[in-house]
Amino acid sequence: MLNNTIPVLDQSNTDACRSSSKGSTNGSSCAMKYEAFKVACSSCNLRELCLPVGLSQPQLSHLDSLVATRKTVKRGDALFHTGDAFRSVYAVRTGFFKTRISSEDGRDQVTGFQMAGELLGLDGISTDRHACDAIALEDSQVCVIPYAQLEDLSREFSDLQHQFHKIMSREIVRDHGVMLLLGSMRAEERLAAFLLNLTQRLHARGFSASALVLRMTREEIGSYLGLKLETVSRTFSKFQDEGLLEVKQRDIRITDEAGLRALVNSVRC
Amino acid sequence: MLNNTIPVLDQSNTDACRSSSKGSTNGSSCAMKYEAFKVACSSCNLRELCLPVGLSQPQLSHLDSLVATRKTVKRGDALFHTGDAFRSVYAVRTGFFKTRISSEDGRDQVTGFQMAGELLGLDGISTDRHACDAIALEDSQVCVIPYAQLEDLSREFSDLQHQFHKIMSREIVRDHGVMLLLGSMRAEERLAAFLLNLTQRLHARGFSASALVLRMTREEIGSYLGLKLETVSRTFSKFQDEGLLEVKQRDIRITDEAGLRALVNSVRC
DNA sequence: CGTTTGCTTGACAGCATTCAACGTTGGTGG
DNA sequence: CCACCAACGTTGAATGCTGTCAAGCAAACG
Repeated sequence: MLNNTIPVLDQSNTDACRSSSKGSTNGSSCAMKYEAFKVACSSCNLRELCLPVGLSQPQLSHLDSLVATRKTVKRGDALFHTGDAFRSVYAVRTGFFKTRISSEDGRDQVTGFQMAGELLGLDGISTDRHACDAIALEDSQVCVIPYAQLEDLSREFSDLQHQFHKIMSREIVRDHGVMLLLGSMRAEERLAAFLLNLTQRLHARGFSASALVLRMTREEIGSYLGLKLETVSRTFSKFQDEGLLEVKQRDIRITDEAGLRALVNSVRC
Repeated sequence: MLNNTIPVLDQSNTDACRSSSKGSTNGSSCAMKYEAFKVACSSCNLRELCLPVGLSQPQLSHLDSLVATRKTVKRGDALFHTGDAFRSVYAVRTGFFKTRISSEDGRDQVTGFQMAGELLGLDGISTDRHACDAIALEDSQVCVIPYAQLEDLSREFSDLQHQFHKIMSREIVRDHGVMLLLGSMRAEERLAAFLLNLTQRLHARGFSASALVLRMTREEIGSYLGLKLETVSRTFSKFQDEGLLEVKQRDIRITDEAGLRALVNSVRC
């Protein structure tokens, strides 16, 4: 339900540039390295997870000329804010983001967490202004995809057009899965589903399927899952007591994946 | 947050064919009538709410040839089911639908209610199979828009392409609003937001802004809002006691819209 | 006219929230 | 290098909102 069905990554050396789990390195050194390689979609090791999925080599080179600029966003900074003019969508290249919306009375809702290869900013198409804030949860870099040019190019290449539509549709399906989670699951089920979804996406990017470092706070997890931070913390502790996880602050090791999975798929006890 | 910002309908005789609130007429007589008028997008009185928004007359005639077939769906029947092959998107012409997803363990979540001019089936693009069930809540008729042809045509006309993207983006923004509702609002706030959203959309279609007939059961409202049907019922009663609404089963009259609006925008009491 | 489906209401229970205190970690500056 | 501070995380106790279970009523349908 929460699962993004993302094609498996071409594993050619994806570990080359990856921020350490200690968070001590900042993103810029990584960015420099990529720039040195003159990175383009056609040679990006994320291309099997990102917009270029399924494009031919000539199509890729057109896309390369479109995705000419990159942007570095420091941890805690916004890639865009609600109300900003919408000009581009963004592909996460390195790092990690959250998107959130705010109601007039100040309540926030985290609407998603985005990692490498995932697109940000699709909400902006509907009104020409962004409808959420996108905040970097660690030093990050994104590819800037000017939207007008993306529309132009996808009128030329039906493969690109179709892939873009698939990505938007996938976001809709994902959102519906989150609605199911928020509308009908209990705290334990929500957190279990969340962890399984995260590890599945990380695994598709070449990371371990059983160990992960959370890039977000308990409060951010809680906002996404419709829970208070105390409930998130308590549920982590409960999972640890039950032998499902090992929790050390933001370092999580899944010790009983089947147990987690059973939680998600079980009706009320 | 829940509000779809939909342009106001051109009011030329939109009341001509409208199923009675008693539900005693079936949709087919209505359908016949429309067929007699040889309905096309270019002459449809929903065109300012639907896919054709902003298209020129020549573009509209192209769209007319694409949207050649219509389909009648009886109350309770499905327009499509989860897993069905995806070939078309559908525009609601008359009637009312719900979409729902089911988890493996049998839990359902209503993900939306669709009325005239709104599109159904966008979820299917991502995997070439529909990802939800679309169920008619009253006898309904939809325009069938073959998706492959829609892609073809929107490569020719950037206006159509852009409008289609806007519609998908608007669905994403709407979903995020529902997440906010499910994640952070209490029962009263959820129901108030739901009613305001419904009346706003109905009003854009020429109906009263203060009276409405619910096409869905308390259970379906509850599923959409992440509440049990008893809670929905109790909250309706509470609103009535407080003088916000007059509730007679599915007939609702809003007697204090400002009061409802205040509920949605107020932080916790 | 009887049956089914949907709606309302009451009593009670349970899960998540709230409020509060304390512990941990990482960064900063003396 | 260490002390301090701020942000984050954990845990306990009590409250309350919503769910659960149950009964009765109303409306719709054949």
